Amino acid sequence: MDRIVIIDGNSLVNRAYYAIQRPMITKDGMYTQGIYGFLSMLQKIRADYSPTHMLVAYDRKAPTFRHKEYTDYKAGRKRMPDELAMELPVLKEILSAMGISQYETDGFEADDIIGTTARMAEDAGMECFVITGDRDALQLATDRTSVIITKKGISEFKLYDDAAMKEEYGFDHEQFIDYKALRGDTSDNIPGIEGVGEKTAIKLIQQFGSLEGLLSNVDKVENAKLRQRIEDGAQTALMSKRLATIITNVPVDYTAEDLKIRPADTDELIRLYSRLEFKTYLSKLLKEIKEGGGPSPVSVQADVPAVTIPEIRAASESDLEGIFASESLIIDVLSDENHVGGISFERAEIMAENGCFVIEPDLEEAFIKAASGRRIRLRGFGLGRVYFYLACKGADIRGFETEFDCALARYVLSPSTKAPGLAELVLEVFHAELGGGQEQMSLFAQAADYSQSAKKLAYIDALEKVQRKQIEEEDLSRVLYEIELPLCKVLACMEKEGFAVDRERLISFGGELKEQIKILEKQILGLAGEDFNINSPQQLGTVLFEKLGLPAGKKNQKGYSTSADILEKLRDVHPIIPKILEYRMLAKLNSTYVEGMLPLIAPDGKIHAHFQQTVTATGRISCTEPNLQNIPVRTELGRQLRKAFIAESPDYVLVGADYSQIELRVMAHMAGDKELIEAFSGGHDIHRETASKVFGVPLEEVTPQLRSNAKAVNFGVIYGMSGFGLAEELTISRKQAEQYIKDYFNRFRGVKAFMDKSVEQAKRSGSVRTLYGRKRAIPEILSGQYMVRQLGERLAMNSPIQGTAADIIKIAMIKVFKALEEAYPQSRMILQVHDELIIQARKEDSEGVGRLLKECMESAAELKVKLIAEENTADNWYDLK
DNA sequence: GCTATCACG
DNA sequence: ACGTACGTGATAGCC
Repeated sequence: MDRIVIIDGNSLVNRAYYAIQRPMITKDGMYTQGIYGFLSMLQKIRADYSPTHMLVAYDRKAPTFRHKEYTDYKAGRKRMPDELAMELPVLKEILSAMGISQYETDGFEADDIIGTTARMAEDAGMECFVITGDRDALQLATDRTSVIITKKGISEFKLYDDAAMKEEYGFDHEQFIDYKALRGDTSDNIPGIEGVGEKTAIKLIQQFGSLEGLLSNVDKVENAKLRQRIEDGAQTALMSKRLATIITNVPVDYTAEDLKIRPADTDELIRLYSRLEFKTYLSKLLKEIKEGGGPSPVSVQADVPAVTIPEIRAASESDLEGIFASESLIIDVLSDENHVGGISFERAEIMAENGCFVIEPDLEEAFIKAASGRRIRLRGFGLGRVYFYLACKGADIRGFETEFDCALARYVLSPSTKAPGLAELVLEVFHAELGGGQEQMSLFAQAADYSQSAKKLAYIDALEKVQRKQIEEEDLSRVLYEIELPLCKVLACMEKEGFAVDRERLISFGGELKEQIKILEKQILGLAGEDFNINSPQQLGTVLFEKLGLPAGKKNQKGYSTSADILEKLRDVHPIIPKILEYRMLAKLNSTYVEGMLPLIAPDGKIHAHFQQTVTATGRISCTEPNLQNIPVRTELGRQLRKAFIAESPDYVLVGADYSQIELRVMAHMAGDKELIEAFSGGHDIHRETASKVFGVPLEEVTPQLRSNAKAVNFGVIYGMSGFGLAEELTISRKQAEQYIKDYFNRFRGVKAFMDKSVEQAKRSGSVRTLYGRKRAIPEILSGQYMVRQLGERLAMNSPIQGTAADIIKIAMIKVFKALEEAYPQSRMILQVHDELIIQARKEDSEGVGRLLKECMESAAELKVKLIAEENTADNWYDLK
């Protein structure tokens, strides 16, 4: 049987737009989240119902007969935001290219078109599905038409047929109109009868069957007050009914059969998906075309070079010399990354001056030997993994440097979008399928077929050409060539080196925690008077705020918030609160830092965390499996964990240094603020200096309280603070907080000007930059939504500062790495924590290494304020303070 | 897979 | 009238 899906276009695109939280925007500033969400929903709908026919209906701006009957119809309804309105024409183009019919007409709403079409389809013998976010459409449900209402996000729907209507409301679809006429609808501004809400309306309909039935038997309503209201509101209710009734005989110019889905115009779809940067849809489409054996699509981008696939063969031992005699080569190593001691080698793929080769496992040893000790420049995608592999296998890679890395280039070009894999990047740049990946091939065929490897190498080569130009055009050369490319080997070596851990110490610490957790759990359950899971915020919320009746603070989607800042305010209200806070702390320490860490200790007794170079929007590096950048330090108990992080043997010590107030110093420099530069020049406590200047008291009279407030203000400035945020942080009134900010900016005029300039720059160019030119796009700043726009302003203020500090420590790392290699080859950098570097040094090197570290960090940048790094030596991380 | 919470700079 | 500090990653609970 033919099946038709009829969609309320406006309703669904609205849902889609709001369901996708983060703004989606293309490089040229086109908003796309509405279209993207709509297509996701459409995809699911098509998969679920396999329609043969389809129609998308839209509202028009022109007033309908409903407005003529009732001028306030839909008054007060929020207008579609501009960003979404500009997406609609493009969505229509896509649907049209998909062969899906669309209709809109003056004087009627999408609902009326839908109702009309649904009846036409029923008459034509089709099975009918109506998709919308608007419950009004429920009146269209029949035994042949189901109404599907969007529920949450972009993938949850609920289907209503006759039975489901009965179950939820206790009456059928026709009575739904009467129900709405009684209770009204605030979103459409339909009045209904005053004082009649959902519950009463349902009861009345169930009792009297219809609005007319109710009006003619109104004397049977027992509640006198209600009866009076019904009598008074009879006319309004009848009008409401007319407004709420969907028209099913709109004059349309098509038949149900005309709505058959037509073959898609794939070339047009490719063009549209590319323009919108919809990579997954593009990839899926290309795959479908290929599988369907259809004609291969026309090339959609003329300005990318043609990619020719080179000859390739298995390398023999005699090829290796020629390969590594090259000045530069493209390389990838395919391996399973297990632990440092044992990486399984699958094969290496190389484009060298003497040709393209695949290195098979039997040549692995010869390959490493040939590579070791060379002076050579590497090009590739994700070379960090290649360095890591070679370093783990003991190759001497001191003479290796990174000539180009497509993954890093992509990151620098677009740091706030998710890092693509090679295939995704090829799709993004060339609109071509790299293939390979999951395709199943017999082992034999795979071993003999190197065409995939050749294709990969060719595309890496071609990508480099395109990206070099893009980097040049975007003025990102300095960040890529002087910072990210040299850094990638440094990070790989840090990962290979690892951080030694005292496993026994960690285990015994965990034992103590578990003991204490058990005691606390008993006490908490006792105080609560019932058994529940303390780890479940939901259950905890119920116990605290319902059972014990404590005053609830903020709410979240699921009910009450039980976060630490809320509980902290209740600390003295009930003895259970401090116990819960302590329980939470211990549970966190044990589960994340003890139980979570233990399985990550490698056979060499060290933790080899991964340093991610293409994750953060600001230019910082991130750290995973485990995250060594968030090991506790603020509470004494948590800090104890650091005693388990040690030098690998008594021959070694840890040497660490951290920048003092690097972000504030960077801000002073970038803003060129005289007062702030002066405040730093004395070399005294900056928060104290700030307090003195902002609160107008002499330095000696700054109390700890004033200093602490000034500290919060200093942080606030860096974050692009709001009065609310500062008030929350300091638990003071918003008015007070706003006064602080005013006082601050009054004193530090240069900072104020800098912040204004950053916001201005973001608005004008759509992006901001660090001192070294690292760029971050801020599409949020143009949003029509106030909240999002505010976020954009804060990002514009914060990113240049956080990003410049990130640039500086990266430069320092490159210097430290080189200097250690030359002067103290047995001492190696093992960790970076944003403003802090840790080296494991030979004991006899420790003094020299300390001086070297401090010197490299302080000389990494010449700013208008001096950079200060404070250096320490100890044999565990705890004592490195 | 999403949400809440909490660890760090 | 709205509802906020910037950047990350890991775990547990819940669907």
